[in-house]
Amino acid sequence: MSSSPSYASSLAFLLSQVGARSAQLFGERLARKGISARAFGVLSNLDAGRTQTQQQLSDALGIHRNNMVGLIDEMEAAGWVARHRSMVDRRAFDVRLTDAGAALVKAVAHDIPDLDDLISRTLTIEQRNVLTALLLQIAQGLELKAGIHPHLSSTPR
Amino acid sequence: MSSSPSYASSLAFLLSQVGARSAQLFGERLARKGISARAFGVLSNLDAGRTQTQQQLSDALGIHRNNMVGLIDEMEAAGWVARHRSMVDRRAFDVRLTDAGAALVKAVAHDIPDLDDLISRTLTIEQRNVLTALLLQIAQGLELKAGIHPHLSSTPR
DNA sequence: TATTGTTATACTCTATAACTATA
DNA sequence: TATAGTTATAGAGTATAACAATA
Repeated sequence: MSSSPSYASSLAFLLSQVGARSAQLFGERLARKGISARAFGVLSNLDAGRTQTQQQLSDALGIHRNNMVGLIDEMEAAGWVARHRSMVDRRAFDVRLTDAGAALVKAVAHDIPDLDDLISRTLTIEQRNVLTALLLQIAQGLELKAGIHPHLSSTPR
Repeated sequence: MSSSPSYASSLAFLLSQVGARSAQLFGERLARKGISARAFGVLSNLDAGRTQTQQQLSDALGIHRNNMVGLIDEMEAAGWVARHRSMVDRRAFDVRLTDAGAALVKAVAHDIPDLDDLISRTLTIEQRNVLTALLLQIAQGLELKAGIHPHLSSTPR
């Protein structure tokens, strides 16, 4: 006979546990479309805002610029983004979303409601709305930036 | 001017984002006590139940037995567990919690309410209780085992 | 001098396979 | 033949340091 650990019903652990599973499910959907979480982070960041240089992307997502090089290499090879020399700073590359990249972001976004349904299938609509509001409130309290995932960071701090 | 990505307020992303930050904060507290998340998983699993062999621990936590060897090595060196030859199967090692190991589990558990306060400092007591109940409901719906963290698994499935 | 992008090297973590001793 | 534990090797991912071009 064994009992559950005492921390099993703590907020810290529950959020971490449920969040990890959600991230796994999210990652599986992304993998089915042939894209990694990091690459999708770059893609959606470009989609949401203006064109950015590699350094700006690094700062925004918390990915080290050394690692950004290979990531953009792969994304450019996949045809999702294109590098263009910056007009204002000739050291920098502007990373621009291609039509294929924008289409991929749209395709992923289209799949998310289905994933949310899977995750919250034991909840009522009202409960889902309450949960979403509470999570947004916590995210704000923890000073998390909208749409920026902590695990994208190279440095684990 | 840039807007948030469309997925930023989805349950899948919010849970993943807030969960990742919670896991980071949890991990930092563990690190301050000199223990990794994996080692703590083993420790608390032993604390909650009966003595187990390395293979049983591997099955319970989803950590590959090859990796369990080094993990138990470190934990034994730290004085948290001890290996004893199983009486019923001389191939296997019973991994037993030492007094120091049990004390460490207790010390970590003692710190968790403070961490929960930090995470939910923008919530009322009622909101905290609602959130905890909703998360437990989701964890059940996703068939997560109490106290078992998905990220302990070696194989990312 | 400092910064952007890049490359090279080392280090860590994990996956796979094989070995031994028991069953 | 199968299983528990162990070890070795290779691969992926990351950190650190350095470099060339430009500011």
